Amino acid sequence: MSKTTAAKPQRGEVTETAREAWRLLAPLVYPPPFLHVGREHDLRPAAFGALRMLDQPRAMGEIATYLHCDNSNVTGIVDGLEERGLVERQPAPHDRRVKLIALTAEGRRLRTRLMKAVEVPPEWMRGLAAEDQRALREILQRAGSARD
Amino acid sequence: MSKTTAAKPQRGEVTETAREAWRLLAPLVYPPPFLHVGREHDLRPAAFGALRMLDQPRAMGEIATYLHCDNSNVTGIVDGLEERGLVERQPAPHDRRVKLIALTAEGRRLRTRLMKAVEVPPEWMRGLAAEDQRALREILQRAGSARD
DNA sequence: TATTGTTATACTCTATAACTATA
DNA sequence: TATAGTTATAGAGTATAACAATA
Repeated sequence: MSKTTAAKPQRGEVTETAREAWRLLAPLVYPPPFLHVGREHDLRPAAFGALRMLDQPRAMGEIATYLHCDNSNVTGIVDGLEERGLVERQPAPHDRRVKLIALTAEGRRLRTRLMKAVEVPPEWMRGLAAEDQRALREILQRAGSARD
Repeated sequence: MSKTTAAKPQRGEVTETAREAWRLLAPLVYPPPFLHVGREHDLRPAAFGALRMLDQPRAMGEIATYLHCDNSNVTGIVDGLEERGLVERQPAPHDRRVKLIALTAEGRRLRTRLMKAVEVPPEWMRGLAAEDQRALREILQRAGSARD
């Protein structure tokens, strides 16, 4: 179990090919292109993230967990969204301590637009030949399913 | 030049294949894995970015431009790095208003470690079959060179 | 007694404006 | 007169602690 040297390639080993692929990929995906989508609509990353997870009404605490921040922050973030008429606080039927945050009609419209914008593949990917796009999709499918 | 409809596929068009590839790729690269590399060494994103561009001595203003922040911020960021003994301020020979920020020996050691850590491809890529890694590398080469 | 969300508060990060020393 | 870096200061983001309502 504790061999000092590894002569043969191993599962998950850092190959030179993977290293080079990563070196090529990083500048294509960083910084994240979706950041400016939020900025265009005056949504800070936290507010954008909150909107993103509001496909259905969520408790404040759920939002805090999703954003990896404290509950007390969510109060301010939701305040901002509420002032803009994008969300509203609703009482939770099963527990009167909990407040559910739900999109308004306007919030739903904006969220739909944002999600559409985020799903548009970046220029470098759109410019690939059709066969490269297909190959890339299949490789990423294998990468994603191997991770589960 | 201004046709109302586009019957044929165009350069840069959003194909369904590209859309799906992007949908698969995003969760693999976001959030950026290198964020925790900085955190492990108590380097906020800004300080990490500064260290990253200090492959050679740089003027404060150059660092500000690279970080997309104000000059006045760089003072504080460099202060922090200097207190930790990672960089030092040097006079610029050609212009006495300018201060050059240079890595110390310790700063050079840390930077080397950080850059090495950042270059390690993520698990999902290391786990790909060798032929997938090669195909991915070649596709990304074409994507990158087409963008130039 | 524990938990949800709020408030009060402090700390950090960043931006603007005034200042200095150079140019 | 303009520029590089600094300082002073204010605003936003996030964390902790104490609190009210509810479980």
